[in-house]
Amino acid sequence: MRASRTLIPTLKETPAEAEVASHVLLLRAGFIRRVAGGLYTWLPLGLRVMRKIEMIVREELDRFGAQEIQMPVVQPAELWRESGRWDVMGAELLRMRDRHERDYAMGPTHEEVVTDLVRRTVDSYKEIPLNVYQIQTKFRDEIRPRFGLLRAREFLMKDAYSFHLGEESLERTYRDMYDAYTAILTRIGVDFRVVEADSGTIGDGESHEFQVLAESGEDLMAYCPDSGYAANVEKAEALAPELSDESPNPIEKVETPGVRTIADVASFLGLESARCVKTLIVRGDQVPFVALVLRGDHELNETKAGRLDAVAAPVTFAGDEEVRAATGCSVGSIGPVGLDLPVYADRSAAAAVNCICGANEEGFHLTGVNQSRDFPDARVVDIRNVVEGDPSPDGGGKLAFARGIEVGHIFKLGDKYSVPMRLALQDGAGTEASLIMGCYGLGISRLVAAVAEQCHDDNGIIWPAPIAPFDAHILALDYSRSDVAEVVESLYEECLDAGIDVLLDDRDERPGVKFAESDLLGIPHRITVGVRNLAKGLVEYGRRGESARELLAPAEAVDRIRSG
RNA sequence: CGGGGCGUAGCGCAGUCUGGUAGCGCACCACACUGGGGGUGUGGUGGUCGCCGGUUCAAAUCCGGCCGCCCCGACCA
Repeated sequence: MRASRTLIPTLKETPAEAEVASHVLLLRAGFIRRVAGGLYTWLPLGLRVMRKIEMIVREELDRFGAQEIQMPVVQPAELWRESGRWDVMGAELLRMRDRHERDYAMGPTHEEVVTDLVRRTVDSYKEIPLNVYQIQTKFRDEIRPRFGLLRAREFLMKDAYSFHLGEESLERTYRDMYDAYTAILTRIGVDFRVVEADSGTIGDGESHEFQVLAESGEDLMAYCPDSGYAANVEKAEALAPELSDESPNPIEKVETPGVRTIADVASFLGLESARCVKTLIVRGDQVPFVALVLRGDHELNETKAGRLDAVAAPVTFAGDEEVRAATGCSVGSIGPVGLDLPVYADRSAAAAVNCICGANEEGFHLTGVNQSRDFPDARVVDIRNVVEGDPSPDGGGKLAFARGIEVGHIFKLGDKYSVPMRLALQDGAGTEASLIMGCYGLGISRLVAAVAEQCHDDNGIIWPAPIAPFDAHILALDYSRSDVAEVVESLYEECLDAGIDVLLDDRDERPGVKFAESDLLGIPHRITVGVRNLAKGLVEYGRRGESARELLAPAEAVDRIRSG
């Protein structure tokens, strides 16, 4: 392609709308433009990157026996009513109505459509297992789209669905997809980590996330360098601490005027926050409110708490007035001792010896509190976030943290869709059974941004070669001179003949502009042709992200690019 | 939806407090110089100051309403 005739609207300055590196750079390099919140137009270079990722995804999935299909973006409401999600899904599901007043949804995912497909087309267990996928635009009306492509409302996703009779078959395909995702991300050349995950509202079986490592990532992962354990912090189990041999003191009520927060209590009594216990009031599932007890230095894990039967999911905190009505005092003075609510104590809070908590009386706290003696009815559960240095749940060592961007997520769905949508087949013995399913998502457009987020420097993006918009960038520094133009044109032709994707900067711009923009675009190989070196019959070769430059004869350029 | 910030030329911003001729840098157009890291000079083009309404002799500026964007929280590929 010729830069002079390609739409590459680069920006010298950082647009005010962008905050994170990938968003800034993709905008500045002219890969994307925003249309409205969470909606983007893909310009030629951005689209090339996305297409290259798609091709890698197709090759790897096809290798593992998945078959590409294409389902509609617009889906009839009946299917969603059948699965029950028409009512369960909130505003995230964009709904619309056609001229006949029929309801539709803009597809945020395709479990319903694909389940309907399989129930209508597959009539024998002999056609199972089946694994189909599509690469398609999805729409989710996100509460807050942000970070450019990283959380867009409309995005390109590869979604695959597998169908099985029997856990063993599902397990095999699940492992295949795990391997396929690993192969895809490895080929792309991005640093990633696979972590155990909570399956959220989508399924209730095993689940793994594929996280691209990036400081700006929204996800926190806990991993153990010794044992290889890795999980999203949402999921990572916090083990019960070792029992202390400290002997319990008698409980005592102390006056704590105006002391409300954990930090206040700790400093007022001259103790660490780990000695304090906090009590959070959340909505219950059967009863109006439930109390959750955590150590003062720990954070509530809302995913874990939401999974408790007694707690209404998603976790919702009681308001100040509700707390007063339920406990008789304000938020800052509640404690688990003598509290007339179901109490769930985190393992660490339950193991804490002689701790401090609110006395359920304005302006008073209790000291010397011990769960087994003082609030023995509490159920002891794991509801906190792990922290760095916690023991790894597999017993292997200590947990460390890393941040990541979730680009892929694979789930075992079980019969969550096949039962309500009545997808069943007779097995070889003539017994009818519901099929079980797996589903496997990979955010293609998010991957573009995740790679940019991980692979860049101050000057621009540094694309890994397999997904770069072009393999090579030829900079013609003095294109108006016929001797330069001649060499450049024949180099360009040679590259094309050799199957090298090449962008030729044939514009009448100053060298500084060409170099700066070339860095911004991040194409791996660069050939610079200018009068100075050409007088000696040489051109310059360099790689994006490396400072080394080599001089070589134009005839050697194609080989140099090929050899990397 | 709750909290915070912002909306002035294509982009980045000043001007708003204290009402009175709409500005700067970049980009763009023309010319000249320059030609290996976003160069210099001269001359130009480009604005319903987010929208609607109000106050006022006079509104980018004050008041009210609405819309949009960004950041922090809940959601997720």
